[in-house]
Formats: sequence, C-alpha cells, structure tokens
Amino acid sequence: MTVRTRFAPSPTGFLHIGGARTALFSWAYAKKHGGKFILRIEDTDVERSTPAAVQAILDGMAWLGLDYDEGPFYQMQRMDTYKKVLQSMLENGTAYHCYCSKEELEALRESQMQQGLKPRYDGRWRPEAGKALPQVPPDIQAVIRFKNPQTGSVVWDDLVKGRIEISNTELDDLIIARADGTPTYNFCVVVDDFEMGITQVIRGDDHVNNTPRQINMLMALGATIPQYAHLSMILGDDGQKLSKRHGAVSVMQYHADGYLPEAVLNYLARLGWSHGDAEIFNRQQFCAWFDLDHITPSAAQFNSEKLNWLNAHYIKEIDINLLASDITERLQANKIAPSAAPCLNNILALYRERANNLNQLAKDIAYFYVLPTASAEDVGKHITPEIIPAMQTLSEKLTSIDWTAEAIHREINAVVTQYALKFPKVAMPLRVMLTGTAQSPSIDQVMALLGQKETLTRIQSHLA
RNA sequence: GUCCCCAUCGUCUAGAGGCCUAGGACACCUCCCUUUCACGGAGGCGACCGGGGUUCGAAUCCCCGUGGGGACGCCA
Repeated sequence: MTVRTRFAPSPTGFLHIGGARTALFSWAYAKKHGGKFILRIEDTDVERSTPAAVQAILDGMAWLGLDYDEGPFYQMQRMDTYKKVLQSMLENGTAYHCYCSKEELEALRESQMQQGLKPRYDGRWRPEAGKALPQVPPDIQAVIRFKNPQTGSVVWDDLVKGRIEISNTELDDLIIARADGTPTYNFCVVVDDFEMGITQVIRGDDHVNNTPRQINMLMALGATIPQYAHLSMILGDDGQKLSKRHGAVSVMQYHADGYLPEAVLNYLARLGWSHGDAEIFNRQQFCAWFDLDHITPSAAQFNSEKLNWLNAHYIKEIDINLLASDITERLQANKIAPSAAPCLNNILALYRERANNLNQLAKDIAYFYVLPTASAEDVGKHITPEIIPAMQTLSEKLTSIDWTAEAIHREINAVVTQYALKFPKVAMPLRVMLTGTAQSPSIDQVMALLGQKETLTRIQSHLA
C-alpha cells in the first residue's frame, strides 16, 4: 500500500513553528516512502477561519519548500460529501439527532465538574431499544451526535507513543454536525482521512484524545484504520508553552528575522527527531533518513542559539547569488541600494564566514553603500591625535599603488615600520574611518573592496 | 476533578539489559590562530527525577511515588 500522509491545519492564524514541524514530518515520511503528501485546509470553523490565514499557511509551506502532491483541499468545499455521510449514518443508526440547548449542556457540564466527574454528554437523546425519548422541543434546531460504543475500549499502537488504550466509557456521543447543519472537526477529519486514503496520520499530541473517537467513527463507516503518530509539543525558549501571546511565531517571522529556510528546516527536523549524532543535513538527506522510530515522545524546548548556529552554517553554504539577492532585498528594505561598484558578491564572500543572521549581515555591510557614522567612543579611542601623521602618510602612499589587498597591506606595513607602531595602531583607526565600527574583516581586504577613491575620501574626511 | 501522555548534561538529543567511567551538538569556560570582532582548531565544565522490584548485570524492563504537560467545546 502506498503511503499517504496529510497536513491538516485550520486557517485561524499563521503557520507556527509547531505546525511547521508537523508538516515537515508528514512531508518527509511521504517522501521517504515514495508516497503522497496531501494538504487539507480544515476551515469548518467559519467564525475563525480567514483567507489571510490560508495564504499565510501556503506562504509558510512554500518558504520551507514543503510541496504537496494533492490539494489544497478545503473542507468547506466538501459539504456535499459530509452531508451524504451524515445522512447515511442517521439512516443506519450510527448517529442521531439531539435537541439539547447549549444552556442545558452547560448546566450538565457544570454539575458534573462539581461532582468531580469528567464532563460529558449524558445521552439523553440517544436512541436505545425500548427507551422513550423526550418530547422534541419546537424551538430547538437539532445537532447530530455520533452514537459511540458504550462498552469495550479503543486500542491503537501509536507510532511514537506506543500502545494506547482508552475505554469507551470515557467517551461520549460527540456532536458531528452543528445546529446549523455544518459538520464539526472530528467528523470531517474522519470522512476525509477515510476518503483520501490516509495511511499515517501524523499530528500534534493534543489530538491523542480525539483519536479513540475518530477510530470509533472510522469503524462505524467501515473504514480501514490508519496508523497514528502523535508528536509532542514544542515549548518556547523559556520552557513555557507556545501560544499566540507567547512566542508562537509564524515561520515567516523567521524569514523576516534573518533566517534561511534551510536552517529552520534543519533545526525543526532535529527537534524531536534524531539520526544518531547527525546534526547538519539538507532536505534530501533528511527525507532519506527520516523515520517515525526515532521521534522522541517527550516535549522539546525551542533553542534559538542552536538555530543561530545552523543559520550561520547555511549562510556559509548557500549559493552566493541567492545570498546576494536575499541581502539586496534586506538592504533595500532599509532604503539602501547596493550599487555595482563594490561588488556585493565579493563583499558577501568576505562577510558570510562571520555571520549568523541575514539581517545582521545586511547591516554589517551597509557601510559599503552608505557613508557610516562612527560612534564618538570609537573615534576617540582609535583616531587619536598621535596617529594622525601616520594616517596622513598612509593616505598619501595609497594614492599611487595598485589597488589590491596585498599592495595595501604592504603600504600599511611600511607606515607601521616608519612610525614604529604596532599593526593594530593603524588598522583600528582605518576601521573606524572606513566602516564606522571597530569590527570588520581584515582591513586591507575591506579597503580593496571599498575601492581606492572611496577609501581615500573617507580617510581624508577624518583627517581634515 | 476525570482520563491520557511524558521524564538522560542549562538546551536538543544518542542509548532497544552487558559496547556506558553515559556519546554527540548548541550554549558556557580555557587555550591556540590573529589586524579588531568574528570564523576556525584543541581542550574543559556538565545529566540517567526518587524509591522499590526483575536480573549475574538496569539509563534501558515492571510497579509505586514525585514532577511536568495535554485533553475534557455546536474550536480545530
């Protein structure tokens, strides 16, 4: 049987880091087994679903390079199918109408909680042989409930958590269609997983409790039960649960924050999954290695430091032209247009080795295209009155040489010798004058890239 | 409250009864490289939640605690 996995987000917000990992694992599992990966948008919550959120999910997946073989399917467009299944369940007695009002149910829940019981529907409208049902109230629109088995238990062998058994006495008759007739989550999932032939359901472990209900419905529909793999949640950097208010950032936020998708992907892959000691691996390698056996059942805490480390790695690795176009966008976002003169590719070749963030990288090289302003502190510390004569001499020497890093280096050395100084005594003021900061790669290389004219202009402006 | 799940360095993890004096990675510390800051290289610090079993032998299996988390919607 060919593997078919799916990612089924609800479009009520952006694609966050936990959802992205779920998608990644489902995607990788399908790739690994030569199967199909399906994207299904679970938009049956009309109140909260938005087209913007759908787009955000699509964008997030595209950015990470998670392509799907089928879909996106939208549940709201599959109403006819659900209605049909609902009707047949009503007919064969696996579902029934319930006329309880929301207030009635609320009261029931409350009293059960008070008694220390697990709140659940008491089955007052559940048809039973020889049981008299209440009078149908005229003013209430019925919901449809699934007639869950009341004895026995549901058992499945979870691919990450192992065997899980839940007694049917823990379950109640859940609502599968609202009063307005729209089907609810648990029902749509079941119908879709069945009809789409999903073989492995890989999802967050907040769904563990839904699984027995879904299995019961699947059985009522005569479906083959898929395998389930429940992934533990991802905690924030501080060990706290991720929430909209607390660190659950959109994957696109990582793009905005200067991360390469390769780094985020690699990081996410290692969060809860491992392949021996392997830490760095690309998409292809991951797909070849991925399996459900090496997923950790416990929750994982997000660690930005490690993401930074991976980002640094991929900034070094990425194709220089791709890096240049990314950095160009970031420069432009800061109203800086990289000109042809100092070649961006060459600048990046020099700077990528030391960067771990694209925004920082763009910021660090901005001085090539826009005149930097050094802090008074750096100026005062490095451009001292004593060094001015040496700088003046250097400036003169630099006017008549071949503009290469080697030649520049020779001239600096000559001045260092002439004035009996240490190399940094000359290099540091140059750094401050040319880059506006006290940190940069080798100053001779910086000068070579900056160009003779611009270099001399900047030096002179500090000597005048 | 009820049900379910989880538990190895600060963090991510390796670990399928002897390969474990518990390995790797991030972070941190030291040193080296050096033209500043980084990068890179070499070292270092640092963990099996507790208690009982089972076994010749347990990080690994079982039980009980403890701690954490999740679920209990006409949300998904």
